[in-house]
Amino acid sequence: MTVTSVHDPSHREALWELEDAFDRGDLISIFGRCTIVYEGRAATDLGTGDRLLVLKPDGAALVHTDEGHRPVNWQPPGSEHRAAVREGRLRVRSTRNNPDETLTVRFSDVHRLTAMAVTGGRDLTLHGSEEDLRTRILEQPELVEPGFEPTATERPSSAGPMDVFGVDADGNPVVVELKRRRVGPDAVGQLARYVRALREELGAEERDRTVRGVLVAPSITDRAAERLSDRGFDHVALEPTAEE
Amino acid sequence: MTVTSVHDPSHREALWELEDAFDRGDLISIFGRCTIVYEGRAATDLGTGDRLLVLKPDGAALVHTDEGHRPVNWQPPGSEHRAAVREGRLRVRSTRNNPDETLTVRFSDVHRLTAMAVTGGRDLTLHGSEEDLRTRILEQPELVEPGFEPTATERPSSAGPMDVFGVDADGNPVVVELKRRRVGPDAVGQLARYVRALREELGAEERDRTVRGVLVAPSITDRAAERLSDRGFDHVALEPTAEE
DNA sequence: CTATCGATTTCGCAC
DNA sequence: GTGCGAAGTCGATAG
Repeated sequence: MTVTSVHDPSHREALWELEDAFDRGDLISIFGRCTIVYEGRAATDLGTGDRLLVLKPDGAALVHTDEGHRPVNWQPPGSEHRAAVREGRLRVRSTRNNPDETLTVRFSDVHRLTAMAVTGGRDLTLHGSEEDLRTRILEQPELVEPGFEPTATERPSSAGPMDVFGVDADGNPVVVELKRRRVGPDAVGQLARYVRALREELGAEERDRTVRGVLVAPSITDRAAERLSDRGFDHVALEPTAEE
Repeated sequence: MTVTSVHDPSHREALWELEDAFDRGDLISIFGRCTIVYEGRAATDLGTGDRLLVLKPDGAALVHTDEGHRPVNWQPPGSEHRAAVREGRLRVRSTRNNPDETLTVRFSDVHRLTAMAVTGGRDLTLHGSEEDLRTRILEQPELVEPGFEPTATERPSSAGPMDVFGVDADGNPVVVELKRRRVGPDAVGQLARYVRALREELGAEERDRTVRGVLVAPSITDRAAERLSDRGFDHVALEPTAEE
């Protein structure tokens, strides 16, 4: 069978199972009572409690409590898991370099250890991303405004690549910044950087007011709208995918 | 015992165990072969594969493969889990409103279902955050520069609250933006917004060049340094916690 | 509720 | 490796 599981093992039994599972490259879950110490980019301490520890063969480690989407402690992929029994207790330690980080889980009780061989089945297809929004605009440029013609995507500039670049009906250059969801002031700043870079690039013959900025997003906060208006930019309300 | 676990249950047995675990408010882990459909802010499809499904009593749902720190699919806390057997197969569905989102996991095989009652033990203490950096500066303002005197934290402005506000040795107002790690151009934009808001606020008598901007961060990218210098702002290299 | 911003953000891609 | 920006970001706090 591809799944092994032990109930209330001794700390030594748990260690053996764990090392076997490491060797097999299994996905591992451990229910147990433990304390946790993390030291790296930041540092945390977590006292005794019942938790779920997940160990992945790619080096990822996750500690979950009964609450929350995100693990209370973790270690990213690329870390190295090691297990040992110290003072009669199972200790699992996951370390990585650059930055140097260590996650240490000390068990007082191991309730259930389960391991399963898992490969493949990771090919997720996602719809509704910013890239979908870009595709939609390239296929129907008039959604931005009548007469708009995209000429490039990811056009380079000194401020970084612009999402979409093109010309309007009057031949003015247009910088388009895309956001898949409602935006705040930061997105306006981003657009402004690109517009400014392009204005400097185009130089004297095509002066400031010819380069336009357009923010394409489903909606926009008041403060962002204000900053957008200050800069003389436009907002076009558009979602990544058409409503059905 | 606080942990229940079943091995290779029938789909109906799995359903019973799952419903019992829901009733008890357990933290649940299911190893099994399944397909996954998500529909909400975006939409995803994931074909058949072996995965770990974690269901929490607060409504969070996580689907993990053998790779990565983040779940391949998930549902945030506050969702509602429901289980059923459809066409002889266990189906777990987690839904929430605002936004409307649904995660559906259809099992072809349930290898191992484990559930544990978990409460408490969630009081994490963390060190090395931006707040620690602020505390450090308030205790030793000379780390920013000789003669600097902080007068407020989270000082409100039309652009939002400033991390630290104060005056320099010459009596000039200083806006300080804190970052716990290396920063890019976005942080300069954030600082610039605060400085601009303060300049407008102070009005005519204390004109532009009197309001200073200081970015406190361990380090800074070249592009960010350039933008900082364009604006006439300063960078102070400082970490959230003192080196030991 | 919405808006804003931090985060051990993670993740992916380009240079 | 670093830099940059997206993400179904999440999460916490203030209004």
